[in-house]
Amino acid sequence: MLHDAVASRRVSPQLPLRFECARRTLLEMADQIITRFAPSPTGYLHIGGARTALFNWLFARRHGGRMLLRIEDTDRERSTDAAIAAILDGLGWLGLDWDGDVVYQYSRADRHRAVVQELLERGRAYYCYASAQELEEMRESARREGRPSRYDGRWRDRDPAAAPAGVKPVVRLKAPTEGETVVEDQVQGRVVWQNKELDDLVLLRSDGSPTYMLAVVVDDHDMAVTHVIRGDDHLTNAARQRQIYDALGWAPPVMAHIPLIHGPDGAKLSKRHGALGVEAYRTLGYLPEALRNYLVRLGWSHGDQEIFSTEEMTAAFALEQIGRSPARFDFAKLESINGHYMRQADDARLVAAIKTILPQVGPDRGLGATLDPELEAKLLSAMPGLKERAKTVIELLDSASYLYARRPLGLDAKATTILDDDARRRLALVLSELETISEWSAANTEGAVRRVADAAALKLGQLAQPLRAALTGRATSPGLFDVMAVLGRDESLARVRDQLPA
RNA sequence: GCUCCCAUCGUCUAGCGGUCUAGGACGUCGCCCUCUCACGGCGAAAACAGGGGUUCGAGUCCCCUUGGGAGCGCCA
Repeated sequence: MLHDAVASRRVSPQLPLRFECARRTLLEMADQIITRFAPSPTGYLHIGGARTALFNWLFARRHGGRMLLRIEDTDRERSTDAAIAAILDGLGWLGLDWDGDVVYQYSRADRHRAVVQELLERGRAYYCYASAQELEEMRESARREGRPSRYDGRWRDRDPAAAPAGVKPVVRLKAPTEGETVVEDQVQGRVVWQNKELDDLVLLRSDGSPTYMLAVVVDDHDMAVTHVIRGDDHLTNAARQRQIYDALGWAPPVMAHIPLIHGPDGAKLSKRHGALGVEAYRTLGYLPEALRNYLVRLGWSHGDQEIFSTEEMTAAFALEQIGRSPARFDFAKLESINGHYMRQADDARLVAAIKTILPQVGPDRGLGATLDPELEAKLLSAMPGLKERAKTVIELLDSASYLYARRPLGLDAKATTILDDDARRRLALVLSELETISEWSAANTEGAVRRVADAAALKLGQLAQPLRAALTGRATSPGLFDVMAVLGRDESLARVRDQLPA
């Protein structure tokens, strides 16, 4: 059953009444801006959808308006509860909230049918009995002759009495055949179609269910949506929807079709490079505020500014500044921005971020799905040094491996190179000095190491690198003395002893 | 094939006829800082797709070409 997972959010199917109320309120509020995000629950919330949601959210907030959420689940075959849950979860993680209850498009089917009935009665729509095979032939011959492939309107003015027996008809819009259909788009500008290029689209399927094209128009109208901001893959739909608005005598909302996001290679985003669900970005170690900041700059700009707090982007966001050309998704820049937000993030917050993705990424690293309290405490105290050099939460976790590594430590290639015989002999010198320390602190270990360096006429680095290798098993780490402080006296000394000359 | 949209450094973009010898950011490459790596600082290489117009003047306006993209379903 669809919707069980989110049944509590479900809206009653008897909507007309409720929407009448909404519209009355709209009149009272005069200039209230209402946007909507309308994903179809056939998969996760992908990155393009996330940006569309973000733009709608920003625009509504910018103008003190509301952003509504509508699940376009009229495709009963492909809509799933899991997808709905993933979309809601993704929006939540990104911090994008919506106003009012979630509207499920399918629940509004009766209203959609009623609207079509009205169109039928007013002669703006008609029954069409053309078979799938006829339609296919039309398309083929049109393409063959270099004409636009479209329905030829053969039932447009035909007497319904001529209907073949036993065939359930669809209902088509009686679209204008002359003149032009114009969409004044806030991003794309004025876009014009010759009506002869557009055919009579299907409003109601032969099983009586409403099509997307019809449902969108009716719902946007009933929900009193003032601004439709969506991907420009809908630009041609906008023309057909405009025709429906016209037939209904309704004023269309303001349209803004934003360019799509492409993969790094310029092709359409695929699962291989970026069309991941937003929850995948969470497991990849990105922070939601970083993803938002990255996304908002894809297509939209505000002078030379790159970093925007939520307040800043809300205050500055404007449709006029949205570009018309598609952008490519660039992980390098996302990482850079993520690094920026990581450095700024609260230490405890980052530990929490690690904990949330641990079930997915912990096992691969020899960690469980949860953090034991001792390690959590170490992570927290090492965090200032750790977050300074990590670009993702994953890097954070990996760079902290010395905190959860077991003795004797395995050395990576560079650490092995560092710990040659000379280095190990120097380690012995340092060890004896470190052992004399009574109060184990970063300041005191640093003092000890520097004393040894002075006495032996060595550069600090000649002692620090072997120590680092011994303590962390790697050639890079946070500040050495911070590492020792977090590790504690016993563990630190033991790790050094492990690497002494045989 | 048809319709529509797009075109400034590798990438995201600023530029809304003269202030452009085209600015910023990411990435790349140097140098500095330095116990490593990051961070930070300084510097470098790097773009107006091509061709026609319009104009005193074009990255900015128009047209064409080329190259991308989207749509063309009883999917959304």
